[in-house]
This record gives sequence, structure tokens and C-alpha cells, in this order.
Amino acid sequence: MADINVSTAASRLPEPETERPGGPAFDLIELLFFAYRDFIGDADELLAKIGFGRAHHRVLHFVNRHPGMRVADLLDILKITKQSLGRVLRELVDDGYITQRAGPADRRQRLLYPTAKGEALALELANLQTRRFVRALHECGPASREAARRFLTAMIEPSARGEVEALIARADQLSRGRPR
Amino acid sequence: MADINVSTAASRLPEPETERPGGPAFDLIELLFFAYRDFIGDADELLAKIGFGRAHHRVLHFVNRHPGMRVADLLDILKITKQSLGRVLRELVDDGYITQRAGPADRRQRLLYPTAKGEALALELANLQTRRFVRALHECGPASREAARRFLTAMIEPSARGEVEALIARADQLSRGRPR
DNA sequence: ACATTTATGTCAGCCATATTGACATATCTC
DNA sequence: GAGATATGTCAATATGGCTGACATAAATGT
Repeated sequence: MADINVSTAASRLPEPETERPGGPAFDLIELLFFAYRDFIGDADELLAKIGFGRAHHRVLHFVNRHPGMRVADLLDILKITKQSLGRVLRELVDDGYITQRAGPADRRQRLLYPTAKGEALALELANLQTRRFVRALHECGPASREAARRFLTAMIEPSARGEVEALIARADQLSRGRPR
Repeated sequence: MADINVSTAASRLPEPETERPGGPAFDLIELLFFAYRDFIGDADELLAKIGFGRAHHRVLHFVNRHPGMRVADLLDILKITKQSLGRVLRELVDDGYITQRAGPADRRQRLLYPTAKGEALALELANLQTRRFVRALHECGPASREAARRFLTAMIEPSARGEVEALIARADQLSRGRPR
């Protein structure tokens, strides 16, 4: 990052960088911006190698977390249209990362499952991002994982929080059913 | 969010949702995903009303934080090409949010400044996002602001951390020079 | 049984944001 | 004056969204 050409006289004060209590939290805004950029960047690199983008990542991630989910559920989580999902999902199916099976009770449904190949990729991507969390939380001390969980949860729109927590709890229970 | 159609039998265990210590941190990954989505969503709504997108937001934000910055610096922070910046910057200038002035020392430079209108919009956007931080941190207790800062900083790629911290410190010093 | 609704998919066209490559202009530096 | 630098612009392309319209199969309701 090139040096920003601002008044050279300004570069001396070593004061604490606390901003006015009532003012905008520019520091947090920017830290979250850059943190998220690097967090997502971990996956981007790997995805680019196989010709996929973030859209593929999101779809594969949620299908892997909730094997057997319906297309409608995926659309609802991702908040995109079925047309947008269409191409991405087709590519994931064509390349053998996801399979579709008719629902046992309702045969209109095309339930989505990761293949072994899909699971492997999803895990590889999650491991990359987990590594970043683990490193960061290690720097932040022992209780920081729960603190981070609480903080991130609190950042979610209150009206959506319940759904997100339920989503995570459901997936955790699913994966507890089929360990390692 | 529609209910995800998974085995109904799975929905009973009220166990703690801690995952295996060594496994992927799916919960954190998803919490950050949804937290960032809502964080950016605050601004998206306001931007949509005036026909702008996230690209405009990013440009306006950094120009407002570093008045007088060069185009090259902006490209470097945003990590986009000048062609991509081109349209967005032109629209911001045409609509009176940003002005360009030739550099006093080097007249090839087009230093970027927010107009009063641009400052107002940048502040409004930052206030929206700050409100979310304030609410979340209030839920997390008194020391959580510094904890969040440390956590988010730790999430940034170590090689980029110095630059980001310097960027924030420089902007804070700039704004300290022209209070409220 | 038939009409309607639902779950899914697909075609066509549009928009926003990014990319690469080539080239133009003004200005600074040696 | 030659060359490097800061910026801008044109053209073509990719990705990932969108809306609207329409198609098919299967479930549901009367």
C-alpha cells in the first residue's frame, strides 16, 4: 500500500487513537472491512484455481452444512433468485460437487447433497478460514472464542438472529450425527 | 427463512453447540458471513436510494477519511484497476460528492476531496454502521470495544496489518486536526 | 376427477462491478 | 529533449446479480 500523501506534519503525534466517544467508529468500520476482505480472500484463491467464484462457495458451503436441503431453503438463506442460483448450481452439479435427489415424501423437491468431492472441497475451504480464526483467537487470549461468537452474533440484525442461530444449531446437530 | 427440511428427529437435543475443538469453525464462519451481510446492508439501503452501490461507498469512505489523497493511493487501498475506479469516481464527481484538485507540488496529480455534500453522505453512512457496532458492543459489555478492535485486527492478514493500522492512525490524526 | 397451487427449472435480456490491453495527455525528472 | 509518471479513456470480456415470462411435474383441495 503506497503511502498516502497527507500533510507530513501530521505524522508525529503518538497519541492513543481513541476517537471521540460519540463519533463514527471509523476504526471498527475499516477493521471489519479489511478483516472480511482477507477472510474471504483465503477462499477466493483456492476457488479461482478451479474456476469457481464466491457464489459457488456459498452454495457448496450451505449444502454441505445441511445435506438434503431443498432448493427453496437455499434461496431463502442466500437471498438470491432461483435464476441466479441456477447457473452456479448447475456448474456445481456438472462438475460433480453436488448431487440432486427427489424428495422421498414430495417428489417435486430436488434435495441437495454434497458428493464426496464436494465435501472435500467444502472442508478444505472451511479449514482455510478456520485457520485464520484460530490464529486470531489465539492472539486474543483464551476466552476469546466465546467473546467473538457473542460479538459476531450481536452484529447480526436482531430480527434475523434467531434464524441464524437456529441454522447453526441445526447444522451442528446434523454433523454430530455423522462424526468425523 | 423457511424451515430446512432435515430429519425431524434431530431437532430435540438442547446440547451446547460447541463443535469438536479441532474441526472447522463453521459457526464462526457463518456468523461472520451474516454479520458482514447485515453490516453492509445498512449502507446498501441508503445508497440504493440515490442510485449508488458499494463501489461508490468505498470510494467516498476513503476519500472522506483521507481528504486530498491521490488516485493512485485509492487504487492501492481498494485493490482495483483504474478502469474500474473510473466510472464510479466520475459519477461521484458528476453528482457533486467529490471534487478533484491538481496537486500543489505535482500538477499531474488529481487530489480527491469530499464536498460538503460528500462529507454529509459519508457521515450518514458511517453513522448507520456505527449504530450497529454500538448496539452490539453494548450487548457485549464494557471492555468489548477494545476486544473487538483486537479481534478484528487479528483477523487481518499479518502482512497487511501494519498498513491498515497506519491507515487508520493517519486518518484519525487528520480528523483530530479538524474536530467536529 | 379436475382445478389449482407448489417446487423447480429455463429462456431472454438487463445492470453493476470487476477484469485486461491499448492508447492519449499532461507533467515531472534527468 | 527524452523518458518516466499520474491520470484518463476506449473496447471487449467475465461474473453474479436482477426481472419477467413461461414450462413441467407433482401435490393438494373441493
